[in-house]
Amino acid sequence: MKADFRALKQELRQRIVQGIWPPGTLLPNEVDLAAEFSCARATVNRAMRELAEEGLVERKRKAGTRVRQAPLRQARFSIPLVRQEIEAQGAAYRYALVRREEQDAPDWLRARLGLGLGARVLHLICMHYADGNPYQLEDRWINLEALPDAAGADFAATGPNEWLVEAVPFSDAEISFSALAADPETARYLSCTAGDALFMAERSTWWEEQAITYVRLKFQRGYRMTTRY
Amino acid sequence: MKADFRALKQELRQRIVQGIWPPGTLLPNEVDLAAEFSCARATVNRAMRELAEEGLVERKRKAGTRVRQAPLRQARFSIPLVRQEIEAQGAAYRYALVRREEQDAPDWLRARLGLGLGARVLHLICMHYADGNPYQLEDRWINLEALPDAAGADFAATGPNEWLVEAVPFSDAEISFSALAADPETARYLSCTAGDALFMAERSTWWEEQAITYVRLKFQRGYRMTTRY
DNA sequence: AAGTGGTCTAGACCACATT
DNA sequence: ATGTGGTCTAGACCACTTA
Repeated sequence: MKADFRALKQELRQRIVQGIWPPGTLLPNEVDLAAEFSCARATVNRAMRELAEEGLVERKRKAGTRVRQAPLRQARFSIPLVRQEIEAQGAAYRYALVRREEQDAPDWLRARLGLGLGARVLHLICMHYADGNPYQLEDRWINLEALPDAAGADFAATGPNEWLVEAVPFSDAEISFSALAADPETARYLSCTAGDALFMAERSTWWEEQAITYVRLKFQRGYRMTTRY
Repeated sequence: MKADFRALKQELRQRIVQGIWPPGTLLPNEVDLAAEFSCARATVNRAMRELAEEGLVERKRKAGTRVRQAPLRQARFSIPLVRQEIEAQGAAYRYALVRREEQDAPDWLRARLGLGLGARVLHLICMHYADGNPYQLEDRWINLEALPDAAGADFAATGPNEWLVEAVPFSDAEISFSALAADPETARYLSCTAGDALFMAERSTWWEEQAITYVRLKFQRGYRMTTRY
């Protein structure tokens, strides 16, 4: 029974999923599986390694490979740029800059991003529309110490998101999702009622240990973030 | 310069992140990189493959490997069992069954899960507490055709989640997150005010193409789901 | 002390997409 | 037709963990 690593992985997955190897089972070692499937150990290793990455099995040297008791449930979300998200739905994208202000970083922001006293930031409020309907309210703070160029950038035509991707393409981020009630101003922008439940994403971004930006994205009522796993 | 695949990956990542290889750049091919780093091509392949999985580069046969224009933003969330999530915070976990009813599946549920006319389901409402405080309201529907055993199970002591993990350990799922306003009954259970903005997760689960369960998880006010990427 | 997975090597063949 | 990544092989050595 010759097998490439995909077929092998699929076969092992079947044995686990269908209960032939129930949770807790110790799987045969790599050498034995290589013999059973007439392939090299490296091939078995690749298949098993990927199953481990997916959370289906747990591997330990000397202890061997076991089927996980509680399957590790993990989901992957892709986080597109708003423009792409909207255009992917076949809707027309429109952007508007609502407010733009250079100021001292408020205390909560300095704490969150680890900025020093008297740090200057650029505060932007922007709207993103899909087919003319409010889609997302973007409340963004950019660390001017890390990105002095931002002070000279005009965000009237292009959103800060796309500007930032150009300026700092690769970075580390912490993201979180929550629900919040719309305050009156947000409600006006998103054409909803004050107190409406909105989905919010927050993201803090760093590059080389230096804080770049913090943003709150408040979505239209009824927004859902979906994935499969 | 000898290198294991981790060191190699880190070095390549640095060149990308620091702008030595800006977005769009065509990277050297695997053979050349293997020569530069004095290692086997398989080692280069592993490093590059992982960078591709992370969305940093894009690989095509014959075309070579390029730095992605827009970094693929994707985040991974682990989806723990409520009990584990609560106990991981150092809080005491308590579970309570609120309601339990066997009934015909309502139309919206049949549509969502693809059930036939007259399908029977078990409807459960449960509460999960952390240190005595309401943490999560679980509104669950189980397809009795797929899991007849559920009818005989007593969910008074153990939550359906843990029972299901035993009965159907590995499955496919679709999950989505959204915000909703608390209805009066939900508000009573979660000790909040009707209309409060709550974070909700919904999950539909299948096993071998057959619908198993649909669940709505409404979280305490202020709940945040966080990750890094 | 011994068994397991983790990784590397050198070579090979193949599939694919571009030229 | 050609160059690139994708994968497999057979062998080797090592690192970690448990018995």
